[in-house]
Amino acid sequence: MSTSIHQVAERAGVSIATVSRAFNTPDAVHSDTRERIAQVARALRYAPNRSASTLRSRRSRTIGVVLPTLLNPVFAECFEGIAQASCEAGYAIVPYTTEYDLERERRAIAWLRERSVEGVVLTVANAANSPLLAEITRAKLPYVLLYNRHQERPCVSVDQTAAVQESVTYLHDLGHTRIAMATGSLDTSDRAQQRYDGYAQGMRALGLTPLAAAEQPFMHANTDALNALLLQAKRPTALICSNDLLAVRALRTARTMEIDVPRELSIVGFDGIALGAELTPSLTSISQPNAEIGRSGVELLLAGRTPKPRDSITLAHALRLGETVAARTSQSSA
Amino acid sequence: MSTSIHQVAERAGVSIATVSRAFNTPDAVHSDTRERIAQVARALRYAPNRSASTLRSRRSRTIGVVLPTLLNPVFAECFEGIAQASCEAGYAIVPYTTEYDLERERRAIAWLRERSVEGVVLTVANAANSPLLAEITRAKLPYVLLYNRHQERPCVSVDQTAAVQESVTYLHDLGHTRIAMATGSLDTSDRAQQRYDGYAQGMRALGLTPLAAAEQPFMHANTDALNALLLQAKRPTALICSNDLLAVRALRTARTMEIDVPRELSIVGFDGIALGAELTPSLTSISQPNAEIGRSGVELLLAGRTPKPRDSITLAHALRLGETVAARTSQSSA
DNA sequence: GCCAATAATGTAAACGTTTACATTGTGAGC
DNA sequence: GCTCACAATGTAAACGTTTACATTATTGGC
Repeated sequence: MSTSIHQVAERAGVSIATVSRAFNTPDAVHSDTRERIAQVARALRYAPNRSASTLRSRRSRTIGVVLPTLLNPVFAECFEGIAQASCEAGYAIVPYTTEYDLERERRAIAWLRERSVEGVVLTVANAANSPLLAEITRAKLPYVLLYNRHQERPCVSVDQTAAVQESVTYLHDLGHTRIAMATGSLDTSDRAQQRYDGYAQGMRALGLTPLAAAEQPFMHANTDALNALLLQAKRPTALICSNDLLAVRALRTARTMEIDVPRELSIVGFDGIALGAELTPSLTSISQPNAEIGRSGVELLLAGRTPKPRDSITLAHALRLGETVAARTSQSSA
Repeated sequence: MSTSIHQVAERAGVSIATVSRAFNTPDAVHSDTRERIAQVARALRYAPNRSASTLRSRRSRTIGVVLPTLLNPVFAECFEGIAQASCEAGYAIVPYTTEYDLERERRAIAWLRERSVEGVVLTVANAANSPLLAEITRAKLPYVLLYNRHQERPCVSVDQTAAVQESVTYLHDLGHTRIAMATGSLDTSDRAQQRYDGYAQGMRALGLTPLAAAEQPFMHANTDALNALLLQAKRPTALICSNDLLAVRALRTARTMEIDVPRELSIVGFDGIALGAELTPSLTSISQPNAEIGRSGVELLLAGRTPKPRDSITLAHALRLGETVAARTSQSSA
């Protein structure tokens, strides 16, 4: 049986209250006593029982983490940041992945409440109509949104709209004018929507007409829309993808259609997953500081008072240059 | 304040014991009563307090999950399997990543003990000398190793040695004789070692002399050893990599050296990460059922009695054919 | 119609902490 | 030397469950 505070107290010749204080409010106990307790605790390999502590103090020192999936490296990278930050703060994590499934998202709240998390960092498909977010708000549980960007919510994200807009300008500077965008499902994902907005604004700012997004409904989607886009006579010479996984798929689609990247088609991804830089050709991508997003989210959540919309943090994005983008050449024009 | 069992009991006109039973041993309470309690509980949005339950029953319904990193998709895929299986069993997870750092591995045990996990599923660098594994054994904590393969430990894995051996044969059948292997750090990782053994055995079985492994010490390693290997006059025509991330890097190295894959060099990875199939060229890889490994590990752990070495499970691997392997041609010979 | 077995519920004592409050000892200020 | 403040510690009551044990119907066998 594992050792309890009583045995430490006895061996150290003090009451259990003093042992408890030695751990939680060290200044409240005499340094000699503290030292003695520390020694006994070490000798007995005493680890305070978290459940008892939580039960009595009503502080679980646990936060919920709800992400769509860990299979997308963006979220894996983010998760590592979250885990590291919360570990440093002595907080444990209750992870939950929704797999973009509304039913699972709905079930998350019970899972989290039951484990009495003190707060939640989460990414939802759409902040405007997320059942989970509604429940969290209703339960008055402190939370921070990651990646989602919403005026009336505390968020940690990059300015996705501006980021995509910049990349449009970048491509335009390289001579591209027929620039298209591939996204996930627009009405499911607010992020995809905001990224597309950046594209549209960027195009208009340059006096160009934005094209409709080539939407690919699901994660392992067919690439019909993209195929159609690239089959046109006057096909685009540059393609911005709303995430890196889509960009990888676009790379493959182009190869299948015998379109050379980047000579005939430039591709820009979004997310800046580490693996992108290792690919051949290496992916040009609007990179987000994923681990930092997770870390900041946790820090904001644990900062003290409940995070408010005005506490939202916008982190810096950067265009990570790779080998999938080239200046427009004569070949680019079909 | 969240609602407690007392309020449910009062509203349902029963004692708290009955409410408790209604949740934990439904058969022990009358169906009418059970129904009434269920209704009240729903109305009051009652969720039993896990800490109190754990404290009293000494069952935390929580398992520890220790993996090297989630940045390698192998482990992310595995983690999803773990999460799903434990969620279904009503178990929460305490995740911990070691980042291949011994100090972090050492700290894991305290982290887990403090949260009173009932068991652990884990992957260690080397099962033969892992401080964490030693501590877990010492604490008599039930555990299951994932990916690690060890006679005297309960493990869930594929037969890596056989898998690599088969891939050697496969390449040989395609005409390759100069087959090399790239690995991570051999004396750090027992998995890399076992995979290399499979290579060596495979070569000898074919009457060929195994080459020394091109070792790449760390995750973001330099590719010096690989470069040297490929710079030789009679360079290999096929390369087996001990994991997919290495294979991706090898792909890049080859491109840098203007060696065409697969015409001049065939590449086989190990792990079967989902992304590999999306790459261009798509990665030929010895694929493991990663989610299944995680899932089986959890199921074994929660099966009842403490898992024993003889409970170890070997899952099926498969050579996932991709575009990085071709039959040996005249060009293959330098 | 009585007894024993069984089903359904209640009572109350844990589980291992934290923490308000009480107690003691010590030195400073007068 | 008497108070007062303060530091250090102790006492004991929670926190919200589970569960051994006790109690009270209910049923069936005789």
